[in-house]
Amino acid sequence: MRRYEPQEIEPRWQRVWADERTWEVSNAPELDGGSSKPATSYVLEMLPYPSGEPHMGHLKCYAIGDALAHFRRRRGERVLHPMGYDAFGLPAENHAIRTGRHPRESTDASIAEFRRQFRSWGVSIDWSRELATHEPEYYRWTQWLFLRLFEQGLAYRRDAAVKWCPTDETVLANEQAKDGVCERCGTPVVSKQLEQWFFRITDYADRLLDDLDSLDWPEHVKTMQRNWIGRSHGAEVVFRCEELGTDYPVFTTRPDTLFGATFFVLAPEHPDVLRLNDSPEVRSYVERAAAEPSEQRGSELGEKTGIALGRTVTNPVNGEEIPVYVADYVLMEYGTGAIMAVPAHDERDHEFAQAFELPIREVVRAPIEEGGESPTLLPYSGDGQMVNSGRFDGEHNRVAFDAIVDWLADEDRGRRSVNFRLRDWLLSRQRYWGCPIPIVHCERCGLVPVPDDQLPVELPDIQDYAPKGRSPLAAATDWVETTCPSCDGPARRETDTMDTFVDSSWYFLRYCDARNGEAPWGREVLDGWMPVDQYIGGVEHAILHLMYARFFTKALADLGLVGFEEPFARLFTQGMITREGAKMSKSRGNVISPRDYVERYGADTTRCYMLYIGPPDQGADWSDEGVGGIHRFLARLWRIGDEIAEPERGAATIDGAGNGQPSPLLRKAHWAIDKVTADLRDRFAFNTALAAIIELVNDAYRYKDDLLASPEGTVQLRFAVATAGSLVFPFAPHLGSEVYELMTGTRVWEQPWPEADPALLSSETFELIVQVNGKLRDRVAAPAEASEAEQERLALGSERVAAQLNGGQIVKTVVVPGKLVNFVVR
RNA sequence: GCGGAUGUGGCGGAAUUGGUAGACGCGCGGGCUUCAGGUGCCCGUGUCCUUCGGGACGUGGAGGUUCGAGUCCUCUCAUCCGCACCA
Repeated sequence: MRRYEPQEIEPRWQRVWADERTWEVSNAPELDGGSSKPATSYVLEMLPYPSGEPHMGHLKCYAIGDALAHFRRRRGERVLHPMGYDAFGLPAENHAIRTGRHPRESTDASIAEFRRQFRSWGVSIDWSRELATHEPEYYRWTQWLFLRLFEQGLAYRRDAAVKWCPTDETVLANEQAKDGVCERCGTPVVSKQLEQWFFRITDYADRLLDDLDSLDWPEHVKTMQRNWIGRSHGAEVVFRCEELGTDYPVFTTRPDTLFGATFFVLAPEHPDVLRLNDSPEVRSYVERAAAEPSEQRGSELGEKTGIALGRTVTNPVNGEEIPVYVADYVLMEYGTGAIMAVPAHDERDHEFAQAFELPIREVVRAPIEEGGESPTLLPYSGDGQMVNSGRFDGEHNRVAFDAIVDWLADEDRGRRSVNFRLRDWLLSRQRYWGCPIPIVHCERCGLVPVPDDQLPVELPDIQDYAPKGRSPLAAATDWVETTCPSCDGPARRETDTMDTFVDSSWYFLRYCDARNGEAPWGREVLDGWMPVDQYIGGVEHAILHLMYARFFTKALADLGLVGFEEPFARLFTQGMITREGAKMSKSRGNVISPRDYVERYGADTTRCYMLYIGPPDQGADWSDEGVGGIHRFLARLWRIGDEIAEPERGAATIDGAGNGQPSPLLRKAHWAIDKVTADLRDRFAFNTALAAIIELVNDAYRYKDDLLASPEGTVQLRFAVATAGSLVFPFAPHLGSEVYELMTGTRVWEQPWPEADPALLSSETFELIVQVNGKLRDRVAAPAEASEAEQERLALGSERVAAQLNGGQIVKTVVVPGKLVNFVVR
């Protein structure tokens, strides 16, 4: 008996696909024979960050994407399925510093390995569109796009308190400093005052939030983005300090509680703190708070600290003078850096009031629950009736909300206002391995953009790219010193580089027109492919990458460069692959490499197992025993194909209807077509699709000997095996091609996706379920066309039902046509 | 604390619309094939009881709706993920 040898089969098919450039698609589809334009489909997996070699997460992502790409192609769509590399970034540079090897070298080596492995996995990629973000042909356009945003004022420079990682010696985006530590290296971040480049993403906060409703994305990802943008509706209210003659606006979501404001708090970073009081105590408090980034502040929640400034401000609703404090629970980044404190209706203000023995005045009374008159437990943040609020007493607080804001607006002491949690995107990095910012600093002209025809500003080769607190590029004197494009005087280049998230915010656009040397893309080409029909990647990008790419797309739409507002119509987030119940990591020593499995079992087995392990949006634990099971299945399919192959390839007819009576196997084949099609079309149910194909192959073995006894049976058996090959092709493209060719002599990817014959999906009889009081008691054969009365009669004839009756009486009969009969017996 | 998700055999999971719980795979048990070595074929496998006909129980837990609930409702427990002084 011959053996299934993926090591021989897989490279053979890969060569065919490479030689014939099978998966390339053109941007200008030829209308074949005047037929209507075929539907297009853009299937995209998030581009990999090339570091070392691909891991299991990559394999999972591309196994999912490739299955969908193949399925859509064979259903007649023109599918764009490209690949590229997110090549700039900190890890490559840190690795380079450790090993002394230039980041370009290690990155290029890694890209070569990724490319080699993707080919060895048999992924159907259009390699003619391959790109890498560190190539000048790519980042030339990253710089070009930066300049368009700069012209619009969407890229700007400002002095800001920024998060700084002392280990990586660079500033970080808000989003890259989670829980007060650097996302990359885990070092606690510190606060620094520096001039930095920002993108004005906050201008797009409303649209980024509102347009989420139009997206077919997982609900939890949309929720995360909504929370991150954090839109709150409320009012800005002005409190005046008469002694200094200064107005202090605050943002509040609860203007209805204004009468309950009994003190006022400034953030330590608020510029007026020392103006109000510059005693040594206040100075030291402010300095201590400034050294700590906001994330680490008050880590023991509830322990409120602060200092009274010995000043008062006037509450605009009742003229009350209330004391002013400085306290670190108020953040400078949010709102105005100052708050009105309402201890009766805000938990944090309540804690502060208790610690400093400040008055607590209830102004919203909780409705009395039926059954008791419990006093309102403070702090209370719900709705209720206004009390202690002058002429608003007795009103519902929601009504008073509007009335108070309108009144303040008339008095010019306030207005309706909306606040966001989202901050502008800090994009500059004091690092070497990134896209240079195409700006020149001129003493006379200020910030001068590098003219488009001088792009790209190439990243120079330097010897020492280790971070030193300023960009390593600053040491490349020849490169830094230049002339001003505006006045021709001496000038210096910007030495910061861009955050890599800028590179990946538009790569999906470049794929559409990847070889365009005149522009980042042609707009009509883009509109033919975009938006991405199906985007696939990990949840770890739910906020950062996906938010930035959406911002870029909207900004480019406003510039008229693209004709759509959202880049990714449909998103799928894959779950993580674990090993022995834990995330794979070098320190745990539980890392397994796709390469080992591909070499040992073949790419088809590894890919199929990845999809068979469970629902792809959930995490799953890798098991070597499970891989063996899938390998056995593929080997069985190959072996039966090998055994029954027509010696003269192509001579076999595989007419699905077959000749003579349809065998149970023929029916099973059509059932499998129907099942796999639905699982792939309507949901990402690869595991159950594969289970259906396994059932088909198992049945092929079961009926093989019977069917081989007659020529008609042999044809039906070949059809079933060819169908298994055809259906398995999106998951195991090499084996699918091999088996299909053994059966038919043709290439499976050139064949349309099979269609189930409805006549073979139904049969003349079915198994009627017979229940007594909802419990299964018997199954009887019933004609498919049986009427309800007939079903009931058949069920009554069951001996087991009679035994169950046992003197009881049937009080009710429920008949579900084509399914079951249930007798209610008492 | 707030928000989201998930709980089904020894294990991964299936059950798509309220209608046969456990598809398919792993593991385990048995048989066959002179079969030596990661890889063949077939059968069995939720738990307990059984006079071997079958019966009782069973989807984290407790209630409820229904002829019928893994699926719907209420409460509750556990695990995982995200956010977290956002005024």
